[in-house]
Amino acid sequence: MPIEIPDVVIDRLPLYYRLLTRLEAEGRGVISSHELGGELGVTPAQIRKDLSYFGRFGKQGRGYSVQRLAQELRLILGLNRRWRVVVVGIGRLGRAISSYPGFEGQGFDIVGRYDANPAVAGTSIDGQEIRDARHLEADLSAAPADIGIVAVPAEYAQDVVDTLVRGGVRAILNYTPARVQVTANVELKHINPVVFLQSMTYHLKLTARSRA
Amino acid sequence: MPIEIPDVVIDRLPLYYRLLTRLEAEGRGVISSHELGGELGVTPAQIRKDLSYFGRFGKQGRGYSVQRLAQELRLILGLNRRWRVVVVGIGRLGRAISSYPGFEGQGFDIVGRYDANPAVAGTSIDGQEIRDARHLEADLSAAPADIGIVAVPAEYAQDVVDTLVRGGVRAILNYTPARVQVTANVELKHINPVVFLQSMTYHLKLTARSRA
DNA sequence: AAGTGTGAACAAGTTCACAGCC
DNA sequence: GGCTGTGAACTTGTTCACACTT
Repeated sequence: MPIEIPDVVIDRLPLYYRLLTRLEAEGRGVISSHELGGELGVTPAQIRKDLSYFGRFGKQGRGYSVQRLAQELRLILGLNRRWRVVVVGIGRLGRAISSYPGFEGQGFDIVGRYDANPAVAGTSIDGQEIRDARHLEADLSAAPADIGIVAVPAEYAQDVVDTLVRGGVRAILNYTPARVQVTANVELKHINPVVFLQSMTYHLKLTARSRA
Repeated sequence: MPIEIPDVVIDRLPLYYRLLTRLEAEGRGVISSHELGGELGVTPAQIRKDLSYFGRFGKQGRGYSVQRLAQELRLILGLNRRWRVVVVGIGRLGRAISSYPGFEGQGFDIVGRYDANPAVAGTSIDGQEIRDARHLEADLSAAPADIGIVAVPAEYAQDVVDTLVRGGVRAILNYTPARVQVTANVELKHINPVVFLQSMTYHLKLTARSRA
């Protein structure tokens, strides 16, 4: 077994990757851990340590080749292929997610949109049909997806997640405030703006108002 | 100076709080750290330790009064008052955020919606006027807000954030993929679905497909 | 001279385990 | 008897500092 890589390291890699792709587009050739860290608010040692889990990508005295490092991160993160994503729940939020232009350029193809509301199912968005959520499991059997995005009302979240998992989806991004359960082999992340706001108000409460 | 409370503890409190309010609504009287932890996937020791930073809310041999603990968390997190929120950028995502019914019930009032697009500014959403983004700073001077939610195109994110900070906003939720800078006295959180997906694909890449 | 890669030192965060109280 | 609150032990994650490479 190779040494175990901390999850917190994995979570930082997309951050590095995003900056590197920008630098790559700008034609920047080489960058040091110090400069990378400066841009991202991370210490240079942290960046070197994080990268050292995966290999030796830098050159002493020079730094990292932007192009090489971006490519290595693509391989590490599995971004050298396309991923099939289904979105379940096409309300206002699901609609915004489905139409978000940032996914496609990063290799995430939305291959299915589902809603249980009969007034919504059968309609289209961006020229793509919204399928009745009843078809979800059968559709996944016929053409599997890798990732599911859940934007249904909270009370249906667990059901939808169970269906996705039965259908072979191995990663789920849950936009619902409900905490859902999955088996250990499925990746799960929650996005809940209220939770973010509530941890911010803790600090606001402590800070004196800076305005006159 | 009181002992410093780790940020990671603060980030868990809204989770505890959400479960407690549900239990409170169900009329549950008392709960042990063990049972709380079971629901949330957190160890009982962790919950007790986290809460012990703020006081002694439990009773030995019994557990925690659901009502008391929910109330204490409200006070700790600053949820015993209402918070004024402005949303900047009323595209598809900003619209979904503005209309999200989950904010109001948790004490977050959306008191302003702004967009720089002249075709959008002046129109209404849920009966609320969308103001031209040019008015943002002046409006904040006249009637301050506590929190800003940014859902503009990435290239305008830093400008909008600077305007919000000048206007006295002390916490910012950035839905933009751009990493923005703020002074140390301003709270900042990023929500970027692509970053979440990219750290999940790392794991997907490693896991063998479980389907036939 | 500059900057990586990394073991070692340090810091932070989690879990243990048990005294104390209900 | 059951469960909290909490120092102490442990584990995990971060930073230091320097040998080494270009």
